[in-house]
Amino acid sequence: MPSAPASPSPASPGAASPAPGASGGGVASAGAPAVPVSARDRVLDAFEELLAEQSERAATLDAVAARAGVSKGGLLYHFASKEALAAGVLDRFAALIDDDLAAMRAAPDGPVDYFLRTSIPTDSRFERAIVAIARLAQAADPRARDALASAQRRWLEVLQEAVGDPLVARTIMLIGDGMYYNTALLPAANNVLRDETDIDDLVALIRRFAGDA
Amino acid sequence: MPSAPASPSPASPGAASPAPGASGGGVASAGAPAVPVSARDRVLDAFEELLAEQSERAATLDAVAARAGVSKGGLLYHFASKEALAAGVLDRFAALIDDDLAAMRAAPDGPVDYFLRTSIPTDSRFERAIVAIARLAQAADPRARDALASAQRRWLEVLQEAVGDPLVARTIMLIGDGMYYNTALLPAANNVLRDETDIDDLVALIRRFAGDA
DNA sequence: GTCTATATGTGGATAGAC
DNA sequence: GTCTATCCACATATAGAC
Repeated sequence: MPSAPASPSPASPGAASPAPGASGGGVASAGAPAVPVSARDRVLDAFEELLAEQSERAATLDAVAARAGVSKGGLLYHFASKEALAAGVLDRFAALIDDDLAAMRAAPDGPVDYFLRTSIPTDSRFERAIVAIARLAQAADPRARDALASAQRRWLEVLQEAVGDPLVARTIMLIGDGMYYNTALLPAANNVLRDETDIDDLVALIRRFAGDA
Repeated sequence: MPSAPASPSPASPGAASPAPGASGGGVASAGAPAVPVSARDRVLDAFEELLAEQSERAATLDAVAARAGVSKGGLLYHFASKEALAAGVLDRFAALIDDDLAAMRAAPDGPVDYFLRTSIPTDSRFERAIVAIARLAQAADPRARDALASAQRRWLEVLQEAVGDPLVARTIMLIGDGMYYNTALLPAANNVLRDETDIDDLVALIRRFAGDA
């Protein structure tokens, strides 16, 4: 099984036991049988999931190891410390945000439309990473804060190019921030915007608003 | 701000020693000599400050006690557990949010103006409480999440009354949420909106926008 | 590369003196 | 009401076998 691209790190795809006690197990989220990801990636996924779905405190080495289907020692072979684990998710995020900005620039309905629609709560890998990093940022990790600040700056840049007026761009940015805040902090049912209709309406509203700014 | 009403809890304003080793010490933040607050309130202040200025992890019983100028044992006399400590800040918040909603309704320039202007980063007692509670919410405290959700619901109600259009109201809500998200997560210098001019412009923009909605 | 101990530190909470 | 001393749980990290 060719473990595919992008993933740096180890080799030996040989044995790889199925991982017993773990809940979520190893493979991706849904879809096809998919290629079994490396233990290293499973660990990062587990860490991200625990951060995003539970809390920073819940993401202990024990819990991460269990969810990834490895032992604590096994985990620490790949990531020598919790810091290293955080660095791992930040590294993956760096790639994701690059992709997102490219997609935003290339979006058929324009960056504003793209930005707003992808700010609505989903269960995408990207959103999970952002929420996870927001948790690290709340836990006073300066690298996580910088990563969020940098991402925000870059989104803002693209928005600014798209709408012209800097104030309108910043306002749209704040709306997106607000949506993430809702996702990250509130009980799921309480988001200010929920369904597709809401977001359609919002996009229409902003478009009108940005147009005559 | 006259400390005055709303505060339930103990009596005995009598002795209250000056608290030695503590850093920030006991009295309020600035202004007049002020009445020496009870140890109980100093503890809550310390807890809130550590949550808001640092992180949930930093707000240990040891750290809270030190900042409040009491021993750990002394702290635990007033709040038997960390849960109780959290409940304490949530209780105080309940009073603050009531006041804020009343002020919002009575604001001379209207609720929208009030809401947006008070969502900008300041160092008010109210904001500190919100950020502290946001930290607790991120740490998966369900009561904190509910408190935020409830506050949001009530703000939204007032906004809705003021602007008519529910979608516009929700959009304004999201902008306010975005500002808090910025305050709570990002390095201070990175807020999307910073100075008075920014907020003046934003208010003008939203007003135009809400007007012809 | 992965596992099972084990060492070490620290946070929350109790007991009981003053 | 406040303090000191102590207990216990648990999280990070190390050591070394397989």
